[in-house]
Amino acid sequence: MKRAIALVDCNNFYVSCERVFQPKLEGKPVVVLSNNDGCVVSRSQEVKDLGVTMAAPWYQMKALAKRHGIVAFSSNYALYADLSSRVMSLLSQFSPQQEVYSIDESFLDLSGMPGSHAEYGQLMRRTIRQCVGIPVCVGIAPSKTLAKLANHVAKKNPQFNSVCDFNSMSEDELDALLASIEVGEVWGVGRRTAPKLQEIGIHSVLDLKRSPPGRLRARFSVVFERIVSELNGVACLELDDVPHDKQQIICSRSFGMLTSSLADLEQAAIAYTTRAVEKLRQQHSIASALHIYVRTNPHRTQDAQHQQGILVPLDEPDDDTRAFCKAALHGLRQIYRPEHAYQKVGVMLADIVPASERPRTLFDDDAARERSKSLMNALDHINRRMGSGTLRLLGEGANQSWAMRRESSSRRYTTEWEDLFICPS
DNA sequence: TCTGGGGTCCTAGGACCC
DNA sequence: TCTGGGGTCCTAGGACCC
Repeated sequence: MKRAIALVDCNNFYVSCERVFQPKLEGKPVVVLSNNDGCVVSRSQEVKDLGVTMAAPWYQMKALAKRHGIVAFSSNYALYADLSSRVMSLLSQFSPQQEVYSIDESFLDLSGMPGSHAEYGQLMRRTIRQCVGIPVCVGIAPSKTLAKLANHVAKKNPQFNSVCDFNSMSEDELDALLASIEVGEVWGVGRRTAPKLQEIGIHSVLDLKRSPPGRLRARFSVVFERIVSELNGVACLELDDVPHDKQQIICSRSFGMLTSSLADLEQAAIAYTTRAVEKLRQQHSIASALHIYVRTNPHRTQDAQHQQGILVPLDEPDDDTRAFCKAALHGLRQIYRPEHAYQKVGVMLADIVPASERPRTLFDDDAARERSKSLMNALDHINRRMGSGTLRLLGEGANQSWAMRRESSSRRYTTEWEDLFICPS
């Protein structure tokens, strides 16, 4: 029996989320910007057609935007995350095996399902469009890497009507199609490797499919052996239907303005550490080290640059925000140089293990451990109930002058009562 | 003036051990 | 002339993804 893996991918996801609540933007050029309104991270088809690339700096395209009436939104992750979970939950009803791969993509195992898989894909499309309002494309193939390509084909070629099933094609038909796609479109072949492949005569996906895996492995890495197998229809990547615990948890952000103030950096460090440790507790893990780093703006070449990080080990693996904040401040004071204007501070939790594997030591203070646990539980409970950041450490600061800019955010239509969408009648 | 954030995997090289 | 060899662990950095 041939495996059938479907990849369902939302079209221009963030832009599509905004359009759900502002349908008048259908057919208009729309972008969604990254934090600080820095880069373009989601583009409508109209904007792609204008030649705007992914991650283009927004300030550089203000003139183009004005000329074509491009509508720009700041990122509204509360909205995107909520619509994503609705899409994923609907999709879960179409297969017993689902891997939620990212905020806007999901793999589904359709192996052994009777009937036309392409028609089944159309049903998924209609359902999601009708229930959530988001347009999606579906690619179906015997491996994940091919399913990704099938999805690409479905998006680019209107004659497929947004669903492309490689399994329903003959070998020759498929190879002809693969010969027409550039090798850089393959999942795992990035902008660095694509030119190197072209140097050795591999231009199309078909070229890559027919390459001797051993040669690629020697030149690049084992990853390529796997990619070639996957292109030949041999599934090497299993469907991961249980989400793994994160092995590292990062929280970092650029400031709304450059700052040389240690007080600002300390506030940000505490705020980001607090967020990271919340995520750590959410997955019921503990960590025993914190890496903190600072960075000046690398684009300002006229400024003296400083980029440094430091790993601060904890006395013992922990999940108490206070222990990590102490470590973060300790690390920050060692790497901070007052003569620089910093753009960013970030923290990363490392050496993460499940809380159930906490080692027992001779010096365990069980009472203190219990107090810490109760405090963190109360903190998380209140913040979940009353909104993130309701209760926080004083060190985060009340007036966060370094906080990021978000000048044109839409409302949190689906997750906040005061932002609820009321249909104009 | 203004250039994102959060993750994973792989490799190379050094330290260390026997 | 000629300076062991193999294994493991850790870290930094690159590449990639969304």
